[in-house]
Order: sequence, then C-alpha cells, then structure tokens
Amino acid sequence: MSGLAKTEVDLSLQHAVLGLLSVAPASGYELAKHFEQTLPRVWHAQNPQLYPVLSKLAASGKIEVSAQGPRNRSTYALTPAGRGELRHWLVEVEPDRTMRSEVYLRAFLLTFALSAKDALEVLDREAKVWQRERDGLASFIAESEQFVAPHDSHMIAYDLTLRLADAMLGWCDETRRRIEARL
Amino acid sequence: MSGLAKTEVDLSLQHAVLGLLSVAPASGYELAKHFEQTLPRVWHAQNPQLYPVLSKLAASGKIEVSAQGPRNRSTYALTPAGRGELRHWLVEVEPDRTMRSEVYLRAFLLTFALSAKDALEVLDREAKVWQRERDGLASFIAESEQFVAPHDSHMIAYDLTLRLADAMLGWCDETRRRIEARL
DNA sequence: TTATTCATGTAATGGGTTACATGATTAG
DNA sequence: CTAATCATGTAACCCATTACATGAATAA
Repeated sequence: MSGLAKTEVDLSLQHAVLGLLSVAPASGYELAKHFEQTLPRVWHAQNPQLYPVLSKLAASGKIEVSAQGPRNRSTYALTPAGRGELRHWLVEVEPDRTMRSEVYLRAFLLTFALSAKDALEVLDREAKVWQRERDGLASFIAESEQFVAPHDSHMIAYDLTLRLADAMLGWCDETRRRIEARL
Repeated sequence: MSGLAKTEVDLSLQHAVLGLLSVAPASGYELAKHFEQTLPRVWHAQNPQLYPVLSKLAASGKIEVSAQGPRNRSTYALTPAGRGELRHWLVEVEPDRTMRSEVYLRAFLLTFALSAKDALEVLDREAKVWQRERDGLASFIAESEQFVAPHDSHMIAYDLTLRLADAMLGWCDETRRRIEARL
C-alpha cells in the first residue's frame, strides 16, 4: 500500500500536514498558523512550503478541498486514503530519531566553550525563557482541565511540551549547581 | 565584531563545528563521527556538508589546520578569532528556538490520529527505545563518575540527554495511563 | 478610506541528503 | 593479498527560507 512518492523518501512535512488535518480540516493559511503557534518546538514549517505540499497531497488523493471560503480560501480535509497513509506512517514506518535543535546544541556547548561567569549568565537567561513558557502552558492546561478530560488528545499533546520544558528547566538548575561547585 | 557571512544569516552548522572544535581539535572525518555518535539527538550533520564548511571557516580565519596526518588527514583547531565568534554566538545572539523533530511530531499526532489500540502499541515500542537509550546513558554516566567530577562539561552534556530521555519516558507512561482511562 | 488581516502564491537562494568517486592505510 | 576502515571530496537533487507579489475582506 501507498507511500507518498515513487522514491521511498521520508517526507515528514507531508505527514505533519496529514496529521494536522486529522485534527481538523484547515486551509494553507491556517496550517501555517498552527505550525507557527502550536508546533514551533515540534516541527517548524512556513507558508511558502505548505501550498506546494497541499497541491501534491491533493493530486495523490490523500486530501481534498472540503470547502471554499471568501478570499480564494480552500479548506482541505483528509480522505480515507490520507487517513490510511497517516496511520501507516505512524504505526509501521520506523521513526527518524535524529534532531536539529539549536536550543539543545547551545546547551550542549555551553560549558565547553564558555567561562563559568558567561555560562551562568546564559543559563539564567535560558531558564527564564523556559520558566515563562512552562508557566504559561501550565496555567493554560489548568484552565482547560475544567472543560476537557485529561485523556483528551490536546491535553496529551500539551503534556509533552510541558515535560520537555520541565526537562530543560531541571537541567538549567542542576547545571547552575554544578558550575557553582567548580568555583 | 564579525559574524560569519556578509548576509546576517544564522548558520548554526558553522557554530556547531566551532563548538565541537572548542572541545578538541579534529578532522572532518572525526567531526562527522561526533555528529553521528554523540549529537544525533541534538544537531544532525553528515560528511559531505562538513568539508565545505571547514574550508569556509578556515578561509575566514576562524579555524586553522593544526596537524596533518596519514591519508591526507587535516586536523583543524579553533583560532582565537574562532573562539571569539563562538563566544559571541553563545552569549550575544538570540537563539532560534524552533525545532524539527520527527519524534516529537509523532508523539504530538499519536492520539489524534490513532485508535487507542494502535496508540498503545506505538507508545510501548517508543517507550522501549527510550528506556534502552536512557539505561545505556545512565550506566555510562555512572561508570564515568568514578573518573571525572560531575561538574565536568561532558557530564553536564550527558545530563541534558538523560533528562530529555526521561521526559519522553515520563510522557509515554502518563499517556498510557490516560489512554487506558478512556476505555 | 486607509490600514490591517486574510489568503494564496512565485522566484531566488541557500542548506541538506543521497549517491558516487577516489585512493591511502591498517588489520587479518 | 584482501577486506575493512580512514579520509576527503563532487554532483545532482530535494527541501527550506527569504523576499517579493497580488489582491480580497474586514475593522477603524
């Protein structure tokens, strides 16, 4: 069954799009906003990439235009074939576990390349950023839990982001302690 | 001071290379192995990318050939200018916090796109992978701690990888519980 | 009516991946 | 002597980013 291209490439962006459309039908413009607002720490993709991908997916029958709106707006929805491809990819295709994260890279290099003083300064700045992100997400989750159950898919997804932020915060904290132990 | 190109692009790979060279001088071949073996969850980069980058960095005086070996081998080392550029980037340049991780993407989509049964199966497979990685790293850290202090830079870097693996494991566990609560 | 947001795109450029090429050195 | 590993690269292709273009709808 299927595959998205002749050559067996991975093409995660196409699957990311199928995945977002499995949550709800959306236009290219809305997808771009989802990538920017809810997925920037997961899968980064912008506007000019998306339209060609949507055309390809439509051409191969994985998605279809489910509604036309004002300003030339086309809302796309998954077809059964698209849903099948998404399931196939999630269940049967071995994940590519490589990553490319500037945040992790900087954390990794921090203590090799910087003096204790510089490292502590950068560490504190980073910790603040992650703390703000963590707090924002935590209170959003707390509010949402009044309306949706914790086993709701959105809650499960937020939980992942929260745990990754916590991991970074824990590391910042522990690293501060280790660097201070050097002095 | 400086910057790596005329146009103010980010060019993290060049900084990743400067960072690895700040740990120890290395050849292109050795750098490729470091990226593959110690950084695959941080910054992915391969062989054919590295040689042009090394030439560019050498041309701009950020690194220099510090030793020639057998088989045409050139070992590169940071110059003071390279060390300065690396510090500048780590301390003064605002990080790009976007990521592109297929692992996170799959986790994010898992419960939206799959049945409880499929989701639990995938979740268990993932948990096993992360558990193996976590255990391997944890015992490596335990061994190493007999020889190096916990404030050693290598230990600090390993600690980050360990915490990220723990975050994934915690999420797998919690998500399993949440999905079972649905049934 | 003017500015903003919505909405879809194209073109040029740059970065990343795959496949391939070449040959030296070392281990068995 | 043969296979594996070390070591450096090139070429073609694909993917991603930036800048730009266009125009419709809505809010002030």
